[in-house]
Amino acid sequence: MTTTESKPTSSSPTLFGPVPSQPSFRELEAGVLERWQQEGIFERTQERREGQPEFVFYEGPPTANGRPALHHVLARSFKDLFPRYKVMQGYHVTRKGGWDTHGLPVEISVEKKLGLQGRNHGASRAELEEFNRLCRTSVWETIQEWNTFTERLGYWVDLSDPYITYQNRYVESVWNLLKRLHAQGLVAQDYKVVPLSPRISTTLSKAELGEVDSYRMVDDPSVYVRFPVIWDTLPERAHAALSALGGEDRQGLALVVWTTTPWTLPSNTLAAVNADLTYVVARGAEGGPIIVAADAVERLSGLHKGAAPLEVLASFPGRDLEGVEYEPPFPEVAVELGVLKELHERNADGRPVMHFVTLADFVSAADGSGVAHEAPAYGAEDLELARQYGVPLMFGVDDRGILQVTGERGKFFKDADRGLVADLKARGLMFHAGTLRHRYPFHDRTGDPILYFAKKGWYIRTASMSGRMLETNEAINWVPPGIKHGRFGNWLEGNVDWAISRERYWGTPLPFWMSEDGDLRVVGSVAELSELAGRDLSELDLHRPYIDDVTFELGGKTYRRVPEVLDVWFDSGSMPYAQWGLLTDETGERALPGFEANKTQFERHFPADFICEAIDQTRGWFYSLHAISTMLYDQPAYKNVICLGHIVDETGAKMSKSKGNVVEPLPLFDRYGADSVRWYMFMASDPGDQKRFSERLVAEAQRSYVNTLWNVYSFFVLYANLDRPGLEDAPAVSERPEMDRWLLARLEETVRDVTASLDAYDARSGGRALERFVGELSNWYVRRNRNRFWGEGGQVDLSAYATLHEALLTVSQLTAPFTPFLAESMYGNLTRGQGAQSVHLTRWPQVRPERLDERLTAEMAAVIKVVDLGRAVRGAHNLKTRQPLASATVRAGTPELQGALRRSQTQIMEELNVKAVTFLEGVTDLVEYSLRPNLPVIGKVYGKALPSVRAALAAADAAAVARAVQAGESFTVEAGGQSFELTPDGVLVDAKAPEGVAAAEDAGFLVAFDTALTRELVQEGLARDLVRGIQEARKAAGFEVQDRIRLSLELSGDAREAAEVWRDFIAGEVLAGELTFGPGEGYAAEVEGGTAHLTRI
RNA sequence: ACGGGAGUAGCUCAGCUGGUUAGAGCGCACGCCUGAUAAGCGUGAGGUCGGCGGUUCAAGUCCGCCCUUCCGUACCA
Repeated sequence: MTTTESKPTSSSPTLFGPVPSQPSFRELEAGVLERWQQEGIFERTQERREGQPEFVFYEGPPTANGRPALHHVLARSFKDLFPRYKVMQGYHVTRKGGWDTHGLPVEISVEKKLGLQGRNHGASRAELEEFNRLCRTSVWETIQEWNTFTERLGYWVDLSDPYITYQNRYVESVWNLLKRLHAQGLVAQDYKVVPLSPRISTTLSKAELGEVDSYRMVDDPSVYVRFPVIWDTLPERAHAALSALGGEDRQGLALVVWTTTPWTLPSNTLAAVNADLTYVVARGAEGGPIIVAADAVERLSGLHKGAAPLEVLASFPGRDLEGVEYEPPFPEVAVELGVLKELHERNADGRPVMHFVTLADFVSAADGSGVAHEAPAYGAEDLELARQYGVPLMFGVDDRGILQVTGERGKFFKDADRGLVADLKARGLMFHAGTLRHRYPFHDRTGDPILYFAKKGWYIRTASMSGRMLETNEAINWVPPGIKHGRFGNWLEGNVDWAISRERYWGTPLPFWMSEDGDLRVVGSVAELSELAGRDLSELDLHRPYIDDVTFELGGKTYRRVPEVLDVWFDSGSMPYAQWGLLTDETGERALPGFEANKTQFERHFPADFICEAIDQTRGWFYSLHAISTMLYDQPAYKNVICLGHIVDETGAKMSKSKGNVVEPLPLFDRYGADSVRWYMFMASDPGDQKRFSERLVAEAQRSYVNTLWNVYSFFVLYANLDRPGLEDAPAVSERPEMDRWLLARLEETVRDVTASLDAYDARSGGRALERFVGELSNWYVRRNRNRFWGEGGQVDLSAYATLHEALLTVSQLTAPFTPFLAESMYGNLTRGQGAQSVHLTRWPQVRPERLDERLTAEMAAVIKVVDLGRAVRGAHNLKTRQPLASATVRAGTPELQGALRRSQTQIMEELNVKAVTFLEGVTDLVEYSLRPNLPVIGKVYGKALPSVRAALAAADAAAVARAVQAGESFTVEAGGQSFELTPDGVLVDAKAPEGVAAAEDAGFLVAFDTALTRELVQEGLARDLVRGIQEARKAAGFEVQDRIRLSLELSGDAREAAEVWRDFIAGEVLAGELTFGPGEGYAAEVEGGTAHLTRI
């Protein structure tokens, strides 16, 4: 393939580079890539638009050490489309690449290499140094693959100067953001419940915890424990609810809580009920009355076999119980652990510190008693609740799973259950003790049960920003729109504080330095740190372990860095700022000295006009970008976002290495071309929907669009190079035939539609408009006008050539953002090097309203309709198109379109191969009519009377109504004594051709054929059969289309006769310079009625 | 389990605010066309619109419940 590279010269024998009918897209794309590279086209698209308005695009950084996969093709196709489009629209687009380089995936891959899985490898400084060194290099192991992939797809992004999250400049900028957040009071240290593998006390990531595999069915205790209510301090509301109880009942009254983890009972700090559930006081055979959910009464009654059912004494909503204090099951623990000075200690405002009833939505009566025991140190929901009520944590079990309190102290948590239950029984606090079979997670490697444990960590107070984030979200255009208030909006609404710290090694170190007494100093730049440390740190690697060496004295206290590193999502969410190395003062208003230019760059590129990633980023990058920008700039970080669905395999299963159904992108590009793969990505489904991928669909994308366009292009070049049309001398558009003006009107509509779609970030609609146009171009314009390109006898149809040339050239521009290689190749050749250096440097076509012609396009649509209908009739009645028929009768739905059909009579005759067309006015006996109500019109008018109208229509004289409708007159129908006057638009007239009549009607159009064959018609049909046979033989013989031949026809019977009658016609059609009858020489082929012999002359 | 998508022909997908006989492409069968030709076009078969119930003159479309599947969050007394 050399079409694009070869520069036509004045001495070139052809005007256009030759275009093979079946190109190798792999070679074509390789050629285009090479030219882009050599001529620096991508760079030129940036230079050329310097000083133009900026269209701001953000590259969401892939994790560098992963491998490029099919979903990256999807995202990168879209990420490429809109910037290309905007550049053609005249915008400047900075397309800075970026890499996400920190975090667990990198650590895990290095751990695997070192065989360190699950071990605490940060133990020594030397180990950590080596580990992080390996992380830093391992990040780039697949970089070459990424670069190849990115280039091959045609994704234009500047990979020469990407932002890299581990670089000092980036890290420092992230520090600066954290300092600003801290200045706003948004950074805090708090507890977070994490899954631990006890004994080794290692926090497990979600990946390590596995999905389902690590859950096992186990038998655990299921115990119902009494928490005696303290009557003296009963809040007013509860007092009122319980007022019905007598003195004796008040004595023994207790909440009954349910738990499957008795080992958490010593750490109990709260009980929880659901405000909206009904609770009751109930009395059983033994012990005092109990408080449980009404819906749990039956279940609890069933626990004690043989005992009388519980008797309900009072009932009230759960919210009445808020604040009720109780005796904890292990009262001495709180004081022993030093959490309370004394049991039932109170805050300054008189409220108890702990051990009271709270309200929580998550409590249900579906299991247990409807009263939940809360040990916030060992459960995420519990912790959240404790936070809400400002209650401190109690750690009865340490992070190695060892019980620290009670008579069971020293035991492993799961082993302590039995003793604790026995203790409670002995003290009369056990309402019931049983077992429950349920799922519980285990750590695969150690085999230990997982311990959920509250560890201290660093937070950003995003929960308090939830409202504001929802407001700034309003300004974002989400594609698909449902995400805005659905997935993303819900996420923002239920937003909790952002846990930004990780007890890991390879990450942005938190810039938090603390003194022994807990004073926090957040450092916002290397310069600041240098000053504090009293030495120049500008050359220091900001990662661990080096950064941990930096300490400083302040006010007589020594400050050391906290050990944690930063959540990688904060890294990537910082890219609008950190990609430019933004450093500012705490307010964000002034750049730090020396960083003014960085701030200018940032301001020019904030917020983004467009970002695009897959849907899982709603909780990832979409969120981190949004949260940080809302907190720091009180506005969204992006204005438009396309949220892509995932790609699954043909059967709907997720693609994964273990299933072996992963599709490699590069071989796909080689087989079908990157353009076809891109086209598939844009067109396969709504971008937000999931795509079931199959290679067949890429092949189909190629056939239906890329190949069709290529065929037309190839057709044009083939004949243009024979005819050498002087395109610049073509007649003005208004002087051209209707057919040409029609095509240009459709082209203009296509420009309009594609532009509108892309402006709305709707790639698919734009693609559809293009596909439709290319289809019409190929299947109507070119097919109808083929002979205008044959330039017989030196006559060149400049109008046809100029029209087709312009259509192809404009399509090359419209398709450029979608299929950049094909577009480039076509454009370069069609302009013969006289146009712009690249199609991607051209200006996007403007709509020329004067060329739009709705009347013309509607009329042509009518002609196409009639031809399609006619062909359908021929098909249905086995009347092959090659056989001429005497006449066709046609009718259009409206008088205007009827006029259009008259004007296009010749076209219709040719397409339908008939000798005459007659035009039918009004209703005809050729078809049978039936009537249907036009429901959208009359439904609203008649409503419940509709069934009667239906009946009336069914009973009416269909032909008579049809006549009225045709004439545009109202008519009356009757049924059951009622009569209805209907307007013509109130009824739909259907027509059906009777058996044996070759006719069809659809949407008001009708086509019927006179099927009687005369001897002449049969002869002509035979002649055309012969022509076709000979044409096929020409091709089989390997002749070129313009070759002239010597032809001998050895025929018998009717065929011989027909050939003699149509001799000149046949000779002309097959370019036979000599035509003889009888035996001959050269290539022989079977044709209708005999044999043809062909020789090239 | 909860939240959000999705479920329409063998496959991939359209079907707007409820309204005409539910459509397209691929695949299949049959046929056509051919100076684009290892292309192109037409016709046909193929559908309980995931299921059940409801609202309505009218439901693929609205409501409720259920099932399947994907994504996310969680694993909770």
